[in-house]
Amino acid sequence: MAISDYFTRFLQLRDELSARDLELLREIPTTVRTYDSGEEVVSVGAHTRSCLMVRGLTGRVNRIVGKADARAITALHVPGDFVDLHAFVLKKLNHSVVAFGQVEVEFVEHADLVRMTESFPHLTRLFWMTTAIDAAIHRQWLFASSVLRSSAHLAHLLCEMYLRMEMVGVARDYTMTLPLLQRELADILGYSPIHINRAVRDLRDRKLVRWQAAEVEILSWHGLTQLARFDPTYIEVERRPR
Amino acid sequence: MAISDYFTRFLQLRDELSARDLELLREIPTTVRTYDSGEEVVSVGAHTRSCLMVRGLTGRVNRIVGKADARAITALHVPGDFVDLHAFVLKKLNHSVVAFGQVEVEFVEHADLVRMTESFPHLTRLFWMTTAIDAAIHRQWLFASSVLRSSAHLAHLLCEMYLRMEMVGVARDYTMTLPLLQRELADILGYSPIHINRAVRDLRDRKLVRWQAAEVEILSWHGLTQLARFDPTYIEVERRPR
DNA sequence: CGGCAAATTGACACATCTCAAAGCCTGTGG
DNA sequence: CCACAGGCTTTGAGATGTGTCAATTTGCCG
Repeated sequence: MAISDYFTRFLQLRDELSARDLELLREIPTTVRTYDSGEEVVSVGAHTRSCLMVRGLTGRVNRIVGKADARAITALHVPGDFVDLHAFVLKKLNHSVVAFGQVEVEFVEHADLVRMTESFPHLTRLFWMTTAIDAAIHRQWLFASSVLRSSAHLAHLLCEMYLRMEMVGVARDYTMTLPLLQRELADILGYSPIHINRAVRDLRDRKLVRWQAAEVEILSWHGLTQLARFDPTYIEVERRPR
Repeated sequence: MAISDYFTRFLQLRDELSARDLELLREIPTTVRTYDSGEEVVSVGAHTRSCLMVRGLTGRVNRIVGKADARAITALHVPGDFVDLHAFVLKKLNHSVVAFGQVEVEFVEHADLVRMTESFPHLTRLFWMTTAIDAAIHRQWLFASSVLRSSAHLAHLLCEMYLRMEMVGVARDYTMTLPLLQRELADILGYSPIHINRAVRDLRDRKLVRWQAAEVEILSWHGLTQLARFDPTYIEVERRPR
């Protein structure tokens, strides 16, 4: 198999791909796998391949040393995201990646990525950019967790996830599927599950969202972005030569 | 001028550099500049060069759109850090970089980095790794801000900063210079300055640190790391072929 | 229908914020 | 050498945000 169209689209939103670039992307061999909800897609430790999301939602889970139940989810990944591409240069990860709902991923061998970096600098820079966008999202999460209170913080997450999903075409009409339990939202935003529940209720009461199990409908994009002070520039959507 | 030894050391802690690699690093031209406390080293927006820390401490500052005083500091940088190398692939930054205390940096032109990526894949991967380590630190900050309460959170920052400074040789004997006001610590950790003050007092009361203006002495590394549940693996110090 | 996990609610405890005031340090000018 | 001003640190008290515990309700699935 070859690298999925989602990732190609992700790159094309940020830079022009030459015919040669596209051909090279198609030549990278991949292995497809599916996972059920809760399964570990990538485990803690050393790796010789990285995975690319094709379908569903995954998250990076950091657990605390020694203490069983303390965990944080430090990133979420939608189709088109190169989930653990950073493992290509880090070699070893201190977090795992788990599936939220049914998930399909493609694995790319690091050996093939080394070959790419040896001969194709433009694609290399674009892959590098991919990990830099992840880092920009991390900074935005830090910013949000520092500046926003619970409802606004949750609203920020919804804005980001909708925009990211809409950009690659897995969400539209201000509606998305977000298969996260309130307990998992708590691990993402750093609140207790009960407080997440109150934040969800608050967004409902303000008529900003309709939220039924995993189905989220944004009733007022304007209201939600305003509450969250959401500024999407960090998602880096401009097409520029890189 | 050529790239500073601190950065070379930073890389050598993570991978072996060949004679050719070292030579190439020396050939990259740089421009040195110094800044006074509070000055903006890098501004928000597009850039054609990135900067490398030589002396002092800098931080990345995210400001909120429209609202004057809400700001967060999403990263700190010590000598050897390639502060905004991510701008090489992102092209545009949504944060600024400011100096904490007197600072000396070297600027590297992106044009020179492009040349490097065109011909020297090993160094390219190491530069890429540098930004991936930044991202790993971001994730650890997210984790800390999600899991730790104020004193432990502050302790975590101290552990990290000491270790990073000790590794490149600008701190030793469990003593470091950290020219941050309590207001700035507040922007880093997401608390109010008053609460930071109480956290500092708590660490003092527990006999974990002596802290006088910018001089921090860690009285019990063991106690501090235990309180912070500090696990340094994320700083990625193992030497591996990359 | 019953059973389970998740979502929801309420009450209270704890963490953190805000406002206000006092203390401390340092540089400056008399 | 002293007095003062300004910025930072420290402290206190009350308000708000968030966590914990316990119980109830809901929704799904066997």
